Amino acid sequence: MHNLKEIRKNFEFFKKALEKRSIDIDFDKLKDLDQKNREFIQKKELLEQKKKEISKTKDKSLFAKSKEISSEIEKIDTQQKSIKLDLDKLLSNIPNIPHKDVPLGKNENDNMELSKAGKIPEFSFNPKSHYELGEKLNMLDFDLATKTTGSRFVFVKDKLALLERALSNFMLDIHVVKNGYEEISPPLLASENTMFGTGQLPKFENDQFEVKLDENNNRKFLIPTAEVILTNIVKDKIVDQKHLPLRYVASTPCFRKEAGSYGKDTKGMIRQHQFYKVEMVSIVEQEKCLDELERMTNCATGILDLLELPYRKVILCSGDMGFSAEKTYDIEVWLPSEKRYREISSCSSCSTFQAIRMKARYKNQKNETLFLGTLNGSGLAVGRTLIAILENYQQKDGSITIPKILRPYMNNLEKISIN
RNA sequence: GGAGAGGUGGCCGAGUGGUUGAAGGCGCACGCUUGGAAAGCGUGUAAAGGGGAAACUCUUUCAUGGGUUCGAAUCCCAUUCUCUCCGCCA
Repeated sequence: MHNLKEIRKNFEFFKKALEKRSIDIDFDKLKDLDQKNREFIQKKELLEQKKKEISKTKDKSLFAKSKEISSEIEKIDTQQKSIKLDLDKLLSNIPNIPHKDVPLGKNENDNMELSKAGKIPEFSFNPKSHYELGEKLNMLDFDLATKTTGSRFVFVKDKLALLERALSNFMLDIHVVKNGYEEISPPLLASENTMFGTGQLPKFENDQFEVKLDENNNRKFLIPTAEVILTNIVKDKIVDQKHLPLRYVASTPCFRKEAGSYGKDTKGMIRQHQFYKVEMVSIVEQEKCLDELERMTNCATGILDLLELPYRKVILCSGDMGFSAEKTYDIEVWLPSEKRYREISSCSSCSTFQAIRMKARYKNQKNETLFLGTLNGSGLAVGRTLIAILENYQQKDGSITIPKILRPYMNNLEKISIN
């Protein structure tokens, strides 16, 4: 969310910057509501001051007058509150402003490749897709998931279940020991307010799984990413600067409705309603956001380097970035069956956008209270890493060689083959 | 699920109707002291919103929302969260 004062000051800048995101926001309405809101506040404050003076005098002859003022205040207050509500609604639906480094563009086609790494494997045979491989091994079972649950779910079994678990453990170890993140095992449900804090609500409610916990109206949602719950650790807090940066990592299931992607990636486990992801979150001073973004992205690519998987780094264009992001790098891994790169990690700086929503602040050395910067990045999406290993490490006979670095996590197993 | 206790500033904690935005402590900042540090001493230190170029000033805020009152952190009601005991349970 943006600071209204800033918008007021740099009205044209905001208007222009948000045009880059190819969404339309009624800025004239915003301006109008803001102005009305302030007028009502001024009226109200004047009356409140009068009332206060009367009560200080303790003069009984003035008490009736004070009562009159009270009822007048109430009238104005009702109007002001309703205007404020509309204003907040409008404001909370405005996305973050793209950083000036971000390339201009409409959609994913305008994203820019920045670098490539790793060696793309060559096969003497036609490489199979991960779901062909997994089903043949009898270790990925989509039909079973359809029976017990429905589409876009999967049973991961046997050695692939072990691989999935190994991947989580391996990634967590690297991020904790080498990259300095604190490991968290968080709740998988988030309150409505928490979902608002990171920007999933109110605009993207359609993508969330809501869970009915009780009959009250305390809404709860399954987290679509651990970013939600990890970032909100600093919600409503004023952190001492000496505790910064805060870096958290968690491996959690993520739940998404994928409402807007009917017919997309329907085969295999590329796009599921539920998947594991190792997520990194950093909380930093606002001016350190971009440095931290580079660092975080390197933490993500570091995992791919260790797994010896080929990938490329992409910077998202203004039109393809997420709601809360000011700048985003996607890391895409090579999938031999598709002969192209697919997203396996996304690292974003959200500047103070989420912090303003969450009221997450810190005190600097001048004793000023400032909003924090928040960042999040996958390190990595476990499900898709599993896919990448299946496809890139497949052998002619359908067996899968296990990357060396993972073997200690898998009882020194070297190869997954049909039983 | 039953019974009780409680939610006050960055943190801890006092405060039961009238300059209380709120004692005291911790923390933090600055200064003095010191060869340097620690200790000690002194000063300062809430947030949000409005007005103002600024200095500054006004309003609101003691979990949240209502109510009583000229006036509420303080009294009443509802909601919510936390803690303790009992019950049930992985």
